[in-house]
Amino acid sequence: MSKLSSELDQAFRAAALRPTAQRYAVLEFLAEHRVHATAEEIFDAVNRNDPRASRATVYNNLRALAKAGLVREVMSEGKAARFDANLRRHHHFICERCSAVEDISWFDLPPSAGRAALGGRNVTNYEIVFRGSCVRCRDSKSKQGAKS
Amino acid sequence: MSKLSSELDQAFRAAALRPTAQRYAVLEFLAEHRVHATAEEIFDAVNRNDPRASRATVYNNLRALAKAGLVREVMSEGKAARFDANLRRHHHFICERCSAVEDISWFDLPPSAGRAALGGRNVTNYEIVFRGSCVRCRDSKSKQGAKS
DNA sequence: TCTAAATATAGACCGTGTCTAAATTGAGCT
DNA sequence: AGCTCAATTTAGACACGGTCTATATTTAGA
Ligand SMILES: [Mn+2]
Ligand SMILES: [Mn+2]
Ligand SMILES: [Zn+2]
Ligand SMILES: [Zn+2]
Repeated sequence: MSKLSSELDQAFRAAALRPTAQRYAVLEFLAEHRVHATAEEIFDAVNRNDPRASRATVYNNLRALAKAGLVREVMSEGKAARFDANLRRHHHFICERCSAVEDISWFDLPPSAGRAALGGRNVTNYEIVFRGSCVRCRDSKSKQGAKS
Repeated sequence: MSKLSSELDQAFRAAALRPTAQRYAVLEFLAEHRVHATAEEIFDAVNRNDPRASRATVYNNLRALAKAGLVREVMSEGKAARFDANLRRHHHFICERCSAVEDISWFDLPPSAGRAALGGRNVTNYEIVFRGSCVRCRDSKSKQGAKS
């Protein structure tokens, strides 16, 4: 029993979610590939190995996992939602050339920042979204962004 | 000739976009209603008065205006894209109860912030997305968020 | 006024995501 | 192991946001 698999099992138990093979495969993919995958990418990946999962099941599980807090839906540029199994608080970087979404480890805003600008709003959370060129794209001249 | 209309005309001329009635109506709506409207909301608003514009035209113009830099597509929660005619650099606040998207006037991150966390990435821009309750929702007890 | 390029339009089409209804599976019980 | 029932899976229909195509109209400019 691998470390990951026992961690996932425990997460399922804590969330009162049955550890089905399909659900396991979805969460495992997100845990192992921290690239903020879309539902379609997860669907493809899961169906490359066994067990297979239908499109509906991938969506169902992403919703269930999100509700249970084991996965987050992250804001993204395109129309397709992206999912994140990194539960630690963090910022994001979006590469404008290859569209990669990368994690930026957390740091707080200085406590005074934006105090006036925020007016009477009750802020419970925030995130910084950085944009620019990722390391691979920065080093390549191509117009298309570095390839995978 | 109103101040707004001459400003818009000038913007069109500078962007080498023909000032058609439909295009004018789309940009005018965004300039006057700074609520980060969706394409559908703009379509509805424009078709309440003259001139009318087809759905395709609204989308075409939003793309053209975005390419010309007269409008920005802003990240949003739902599946529908939201557009912003506020060209000044600013942050955003998203109300988690009523889904309103509000502008937060710009302030810089302290220059040292996140230096290490950003690694070798070439950051050309950033934005802070705050979440919580807007002023209207903060004051109301309702589960649904304050009404429009 | 004449012409060429830009724009507008209706409707087909596509990708992303949700829903429905029926089949399967899993957990608790005996 | 069998029984039972709720959770889950599944295929396919459906809904929505958005794009594309083909054609008609408008605009800028000569
Ligand atoms: Mn992330
Ligand atoms: Mn804005
Ligand atoms: Zn990149
Ligand atoms: Zn609100």
